[in-house]
Amino acid sequence: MGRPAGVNGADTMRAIRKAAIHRIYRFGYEAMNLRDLAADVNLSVGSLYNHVPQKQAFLGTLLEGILQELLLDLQTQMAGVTDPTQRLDRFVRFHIEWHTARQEEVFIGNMELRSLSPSQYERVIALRKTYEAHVHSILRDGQKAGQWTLDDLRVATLALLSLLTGISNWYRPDGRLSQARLIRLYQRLARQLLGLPLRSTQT
Amino acid sequence: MGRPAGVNGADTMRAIRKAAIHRIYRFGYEAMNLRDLAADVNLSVGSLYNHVPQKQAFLGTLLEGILQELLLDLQTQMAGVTDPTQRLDRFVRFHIEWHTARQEEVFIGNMELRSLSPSQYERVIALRKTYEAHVHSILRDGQKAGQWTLDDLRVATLALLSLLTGISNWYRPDGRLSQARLIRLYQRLARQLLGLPLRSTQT
Amino acid sequence: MGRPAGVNGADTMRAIRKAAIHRIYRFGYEAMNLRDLAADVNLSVGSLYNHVPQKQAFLGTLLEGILQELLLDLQTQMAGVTDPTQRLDRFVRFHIEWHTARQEEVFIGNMELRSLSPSQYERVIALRKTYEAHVHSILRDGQKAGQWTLDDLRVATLALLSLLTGISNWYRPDGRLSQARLIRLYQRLARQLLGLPLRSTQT
Amino acid sequence: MGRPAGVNGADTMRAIRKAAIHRIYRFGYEAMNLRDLAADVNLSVGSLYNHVPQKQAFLGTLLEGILQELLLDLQTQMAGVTDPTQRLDRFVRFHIEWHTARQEEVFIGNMELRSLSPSQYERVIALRKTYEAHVHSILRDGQKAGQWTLDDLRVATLALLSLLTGISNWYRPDGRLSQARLIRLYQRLARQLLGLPLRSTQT
DNA sequence: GATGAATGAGTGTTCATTCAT
DNA sequence: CATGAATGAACACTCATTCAT
Repeated sequence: MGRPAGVNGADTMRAIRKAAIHRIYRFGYEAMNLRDLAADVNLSVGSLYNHVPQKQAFLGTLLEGILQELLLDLQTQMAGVTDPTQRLDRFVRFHIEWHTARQEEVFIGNMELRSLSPSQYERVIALRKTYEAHVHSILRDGQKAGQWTLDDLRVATLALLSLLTGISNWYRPDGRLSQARLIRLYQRLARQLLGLPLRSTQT
Repeated sequence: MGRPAGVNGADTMRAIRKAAIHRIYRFGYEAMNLRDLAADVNLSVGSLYNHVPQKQAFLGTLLEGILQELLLDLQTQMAGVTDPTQRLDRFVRFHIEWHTARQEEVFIGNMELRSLSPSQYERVIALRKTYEAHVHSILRDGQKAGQWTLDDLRVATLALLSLLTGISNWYRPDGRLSQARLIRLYQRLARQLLGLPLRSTQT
Repeated sequence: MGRPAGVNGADTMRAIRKAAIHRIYRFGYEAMNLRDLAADVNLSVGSLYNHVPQKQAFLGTLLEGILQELLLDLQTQMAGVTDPTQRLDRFVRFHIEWHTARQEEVFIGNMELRSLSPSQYERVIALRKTYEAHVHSILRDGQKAGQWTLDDLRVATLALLSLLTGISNWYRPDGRLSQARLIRLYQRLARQLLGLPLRSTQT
Repeated sequence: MGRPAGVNGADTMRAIRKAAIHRIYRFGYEAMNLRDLAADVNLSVGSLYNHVPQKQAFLGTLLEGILQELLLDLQTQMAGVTDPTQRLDRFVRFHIEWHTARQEEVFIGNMELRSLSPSQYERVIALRKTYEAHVHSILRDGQKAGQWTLDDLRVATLALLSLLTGISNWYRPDGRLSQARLIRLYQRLARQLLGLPLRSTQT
């Protein structure tokens, strides 16, 4: 019954997170039961509790972790770009890359907010607001720079995000469209949404 | 303890549907339990089963009913308009009106698909596809008529729907924006998304 | 699966209380599990929860109920007696009768206090204090009336109660001593404890 | 991670016993879990098992150890006294001293008998009987010597023990009564219980 | 129709215990 | 000796569902 040879806590934890994300993606948090999750990583339920002390808390750390990674990657990817239009293009690329590469994480990050406890919810929402604020700043700067004219900055921000995030509802990695083409199509759609004259500056 | 005075089967059913939609909206289908639902309409669990024979089947008829109503209203509202740009404007108005007036229904119609049984899922998805097809036809007709030029018709369809449906994620009836202004803003955003020169034709 | 013929909620509840008292008496509250308790009354665990919504709360109501009954019976039995020595005799009789007839209830009422939640504990302790106060008043009145002389009234109260309650630790209904003889022996011991000259006044 | 500096097996064992007694006193044996016990002595559960091979066996040795110490101390304290009344006084003093100084041990020694396995139970009960037999011999010898007259020797033995042991249910070291006064009060109560004319012979 | 009482399969969680490191 | 990770049996409690009344 003791610890099997060659077993390492951090690896197990990673496997659990991955399996959990997959299960929540497919069935939802409520419908994921810890017995099945344990089986996914070849553990008994009891052992799972060495790593996941509470189902509810686990969801919180899962979503928080996803959003923190998203924000970290965002900063890395957006570093060094200053021109608003270029920032827009770069952001569209980043967002689509992340949302297609990490489709499951993104999906549950949007869907399972209502399963969070109030305090978890607040923390996660704060991170989402930070992401939103980044988009908002791009649109505001472009507006100031006269690169586009928007009736309502806040609505435009939410509209752009809805436009892009919607991809995760239908995108299939093995589908008709290559990721590269998808990005180009949406860069154009995003520019048009803001009323920008075309003539693309590849980023 | 027979039927209380002044109670009517159809009324009870309506109350149950309404309460169920609200509970599913707030907590999700899995997290809704029939004891609480029964309590919402002042019924015991046993009595609820006179109206709702199965939780799972109930979800199916609920979502199907919502989508059928949506499609019915769509046909009514779109009747008589032929010019693609006008159809676009009209559709945006219709979609937003429905999605703000029936926010809870729309939300669960998008969120709870994964809780459906396979056969229920198929039926509901077929209805959604019909809705999508309607949008697709508008974009296709406008493209043919030379009113806009789209790189990828299917992507544009999904993009437009994401753009509009996203509203239900943040719209609050008592919020800053009137429904009328929201519609005008999104009519403009939709036109721009398709690359249409502005100059609005109110519908 | 539905309700069997001839089943009545109040009867079931009584049976559960009785079975629970017996199990707690033999094994303690912590060691009583609800599956076994359900089996004792020919119920499934699920059904038990129609009557016992929470194990912890159940213990509280159980102990509270026992003490309330004890106090009620005390008042009935002590009514009409005024002379302190006679009250002492009557109390000894009452206490022993109750503690031998309801041995299990009394035992758990003394043993399981630490398993109570803080608020339950307070309520039960208050009832015990009321019982104690009754004994205290007997000793005080006898002291005032010059029927006995005690160094420390409070210690004498606790001592008398310990003396009598200890019986429940060894008394067996089928043992060597009849209840009547037990009462007579303890009435004498109680009188001597208080330093009373003998010569019994039967009550 | 070998043995930390300055740590000694016997010390650890003592710490574990002390922590266990405290936990059992407060919550009961069933409610004490080994993780918490380990934490009390800054050990992991795994390490605890180097000292405590089995929870059940541990309880047995714990209680047996307590009673053996009690009996040992009893013999030491009672040595050399022969007059029954003096033995009574000495015993009362000893019992109270032990039961107030070692309140937690005494309490669990009385309460947790039912958590013992049958064979453990037998061993512990045998030790208790030895203690009881000592008291019995005092009362019997005093009876023979004509120092008191008891209706029922066995009942008197149990009554005296209940009287004295009850102290552990309410005694608080920081309470109103000094230990010395407590002893004097109970020496008098014990004498009266046996029907002894007063006139104390301090021991 | 409405109700209270029943059921059984499940759910999250705990815990004594084991053992490779 | 100490530890972290494993196990499996148990536990309190939930819930969709059924049915005599």
